[in-house]
Amino acid sequence: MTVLRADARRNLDRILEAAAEAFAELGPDVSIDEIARRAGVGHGTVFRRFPTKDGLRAAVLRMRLEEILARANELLDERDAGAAFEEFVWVAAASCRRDRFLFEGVEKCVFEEVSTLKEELHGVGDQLISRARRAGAIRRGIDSRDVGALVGASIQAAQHAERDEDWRRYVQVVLDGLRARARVVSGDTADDERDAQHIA
Amino acid sequence: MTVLRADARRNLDRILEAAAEAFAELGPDVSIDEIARRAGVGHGTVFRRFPTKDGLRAAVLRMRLEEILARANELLDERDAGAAFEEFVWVAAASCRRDRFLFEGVEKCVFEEVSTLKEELHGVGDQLISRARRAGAIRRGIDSRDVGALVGASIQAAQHAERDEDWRRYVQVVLDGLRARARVVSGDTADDERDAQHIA
DNA sequence: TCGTAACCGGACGCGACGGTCCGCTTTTGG
DNA sequence: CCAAAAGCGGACCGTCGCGTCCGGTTACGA
Repeated sequence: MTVLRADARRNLDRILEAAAEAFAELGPDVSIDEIARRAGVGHGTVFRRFPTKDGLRAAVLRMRLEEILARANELLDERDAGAAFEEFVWVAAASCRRDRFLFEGVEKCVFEEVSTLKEELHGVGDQLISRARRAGAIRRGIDSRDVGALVGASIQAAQHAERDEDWRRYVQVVLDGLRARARVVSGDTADDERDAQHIA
Repeated sequence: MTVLRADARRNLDRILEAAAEAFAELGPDVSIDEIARRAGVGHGTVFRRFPTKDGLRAAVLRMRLEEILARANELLDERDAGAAFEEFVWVAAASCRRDRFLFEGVEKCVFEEVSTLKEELHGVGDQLISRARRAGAIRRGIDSRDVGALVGASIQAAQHAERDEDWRRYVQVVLDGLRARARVVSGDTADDERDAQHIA
């Protein structure tokens, strides 16, 4: 008995699908009842598959993060380092846009699995950033965490915006800001030091 | 009986103080019980003063927004339009930083009074932006709402950052992005049109 | 000092939510 | 076709937060 019974498998799929949809639409705090309702199952069924709500979050996050990670890895082979970085940002931004909960969810979810994926993604992100910096395409003192935070923030900012396309302008503003030569700001020295470690 | 009884007055002050502190510390969703506990009163007392939680939010928001508004009005007299705008951004950012709930709270609170203040603030903000744009200090296609969203979101993003000073770098990135010459992006034309209305 | 009106705060009601449990149904394999 | 295993889902529990209410208390004016 290694494989799920047919009906169980079907329900599991429906739960994951409904969860992804509900999270994307209502944020990472949707009630399990809502998800169960959308999936057309009792909420007990959801809890049997995912003993805790965080587990369900993790399962959905895992799918999304792996998509982004795959794309990021492809971009490492791109010739133009600056263009690769920009594309990476747009991919991440589009994902955050599609799933409103992605950004908040990653912060909120404490599952080991998700943390690992997050680290992995940051690793690739930092490589893309290092390449772009060496190519002179972006400022110093910025790492993958910063970019993630800024992009996530832009998307969140556009969430309450009246027009649906505002997020593109916001991301563009951030991209332009990242491209700008860094001014001397308090704390910049420390940034550069931390930055150097990433390159090494 | 036009004036509050002495003990009532005292309790009201303590409630407002505790609420501001609790909101700033734990966000706009703190329980009334927590606020009452901090104020050293029963939570029934809080509800008598502010029949709904939103009312309490509004009272605290009002204080904060009026501070920012006053500062913004002063900045309208500043010679250097670009510097005035930057200072405005830093003032708003610092406020959002101090009171974590400020940004989220304004979005969440639906009180008439707060909406009015928000509109007023956007009005002054748009003036500052128009002046700065005419001075060539910032790009086109940006209004006060955009700036508010971007700055507020940056601060929120820096909230989970490991280092406490990251928010300054993030705001700086956004400022640099706003200064950059606008590229041709989809939707930019529409932005300019909307922008023109604000100038008029 | 004393009566009263204002005020206090804890007990209570209510609904939402996460999570558990168990009697009933469906699938599966022989 | 049948029995046992696997799975289902709704009833149920504890908790928490908002908002109400009323019996006791306190400040204020005469």
